[in-house]
Amino acid sequence: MYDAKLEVSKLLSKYAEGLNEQQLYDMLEVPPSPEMGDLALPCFKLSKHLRKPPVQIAESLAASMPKVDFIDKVEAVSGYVNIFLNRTIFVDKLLAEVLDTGKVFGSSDEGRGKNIVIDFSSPNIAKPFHIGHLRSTVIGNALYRMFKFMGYNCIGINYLGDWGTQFGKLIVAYKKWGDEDKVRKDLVKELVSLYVRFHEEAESDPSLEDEARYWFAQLEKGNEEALALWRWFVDISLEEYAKIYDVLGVKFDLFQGEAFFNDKMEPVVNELKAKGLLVESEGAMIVDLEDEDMPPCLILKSDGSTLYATRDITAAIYRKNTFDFYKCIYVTGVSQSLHFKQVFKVIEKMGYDWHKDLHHVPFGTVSIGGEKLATRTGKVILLEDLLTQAISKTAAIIEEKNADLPNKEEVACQMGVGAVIFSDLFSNRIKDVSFSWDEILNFDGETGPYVQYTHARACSVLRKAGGVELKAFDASLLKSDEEYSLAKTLADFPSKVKQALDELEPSIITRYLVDVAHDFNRFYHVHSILVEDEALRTSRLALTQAAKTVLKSGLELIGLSAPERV
RNA sequence: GCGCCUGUAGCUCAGUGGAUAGAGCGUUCGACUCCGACUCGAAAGGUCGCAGGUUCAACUCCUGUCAGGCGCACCA
Repeated sequence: MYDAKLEVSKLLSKYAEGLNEQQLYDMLEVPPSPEMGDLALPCFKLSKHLRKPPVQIAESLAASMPKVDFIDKVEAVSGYVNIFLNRTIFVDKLLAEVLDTGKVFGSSDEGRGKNIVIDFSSPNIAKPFHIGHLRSTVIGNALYRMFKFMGYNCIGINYLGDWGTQFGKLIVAYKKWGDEDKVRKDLVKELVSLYVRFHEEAESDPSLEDEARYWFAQLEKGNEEALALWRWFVDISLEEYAKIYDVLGVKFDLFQGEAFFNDKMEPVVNELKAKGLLVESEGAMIVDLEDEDMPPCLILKSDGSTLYATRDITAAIYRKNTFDFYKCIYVTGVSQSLHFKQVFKVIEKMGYDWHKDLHHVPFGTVSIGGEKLATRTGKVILLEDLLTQAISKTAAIIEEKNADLPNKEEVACQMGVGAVIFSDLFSNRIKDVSFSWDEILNFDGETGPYVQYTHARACSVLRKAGGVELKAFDASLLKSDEEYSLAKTLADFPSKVKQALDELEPSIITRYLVDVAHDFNRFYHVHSILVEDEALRTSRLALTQAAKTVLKSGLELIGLSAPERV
């Protein structure tokens, strides 16, 4: 891959006293405005060492630089050495590479032979899939695709919330008020209304709580009636979630919920005990983390039953043994930050050096009008409703603008869903989100449909051009600001993917796509692509093809479709 | 009370210690005989929460402080 910055730092290292290539590479930066060049070296740090004022250093450095083909101009401006690259060479190298590598442009094989476990989505069984679950799902999915792009072998695990006292409540409610046909018909909706009813009735009749505890205990003991009902609830829920995952284009390699670990926790508890980590406190068994400035990690309740942390520690060990992961990533809300810090610390204390490969990827909280989402009070927006609305709005726009589109429904779905995913991946994941119908259904500006539309527009031009041998392009014809700036942005793709992965932050790709779309649209607006002059046409088409390639790869990395016509 | 996170334009947000702090929405003005106008250009809009400190240089690092969010023992 052509890295202009690397070439420049190689060259500079011959003239900058006491600085090696790597140091110069790290010091080189992109000036705030293109009039100041493509790369700049601030000379302030050299001042002390060289005992000369920065302005003088910059000037003598600029003067000593020899004439080379890939640099057009070197200027010294108030302490900076500004470097202007040769546009033709830059564009030539970039286009040649993108045309040559195509959809693998920006990818690598750095992950070959390494397993990445990504624990994401993980909805609670018998509860509706609402917009609160969306974030884990789309962030996890984007990370999955990004790691895969870099050659890693990914294992996406849906760690379903399929165990816990709520099943005792649900069994009681179903036995008292449930109706099999109704459940078969309305699925999770009916399970939720049973759950809600349980809480309403329990207000006036506390004995219901005891019954629920009894039935959960039965479930844990393996009572067949309880187990059968539990399995049925799980199956119903999974069936419904499957539809949503299908619409979102999300796949898992494994559905392995909490229940899976029920019979695997005891050995881990024993191990904790054997390693002298387990101590009794207020009747419960804990791992004390006071020396780590953390509250204790609860392992067993005073009645001897297990807890969230017990299960997560068990699951981590199981995953390490099963997949020998290079990294294991948990995509959950920020409210679980302390929990994961404790769990990771306990694993470290158990003597497992792979604790450093465990990563919590937190994201901010979703609220509606300042209130938190809660299934119990009905304060939720179902993802299904959101997607339906987004799709029908897109369908209406297509009907208005492009009624002759052949596969309208499919495209409406791709763009409607795309809008929702894109908006969720647009800001840094740690930011809290206040849900608003207006905002999420507004497709103007920096949105998924904008990027998808731009991609389709590029496709349209290429289609119209017919089969052209793009590799015959002449980069010297692409020297305008708009063309060069688009090429520079496209060249950033590999480093953006890398950065997004380093920071486990999909929004870096999302924002980058907006930059690409914007640069392409400006280029498109200022320059005609399908011009008479064949050489010019071929060259601009090659640039269009490169933009299309990057847009498509980028969209797919964050889990969006890139339809050719919209 | 303690801990973590967040505070940047009216709103939603970008911003690897470096040059004049940037987008989108909204507002105002402008560009369609033209490859798809879900487009493009321009204007207006800022004490980067506040106060200290480090530095040649701070939105960025450190300390303090204020505001909001989240968490802090038997839920997950």
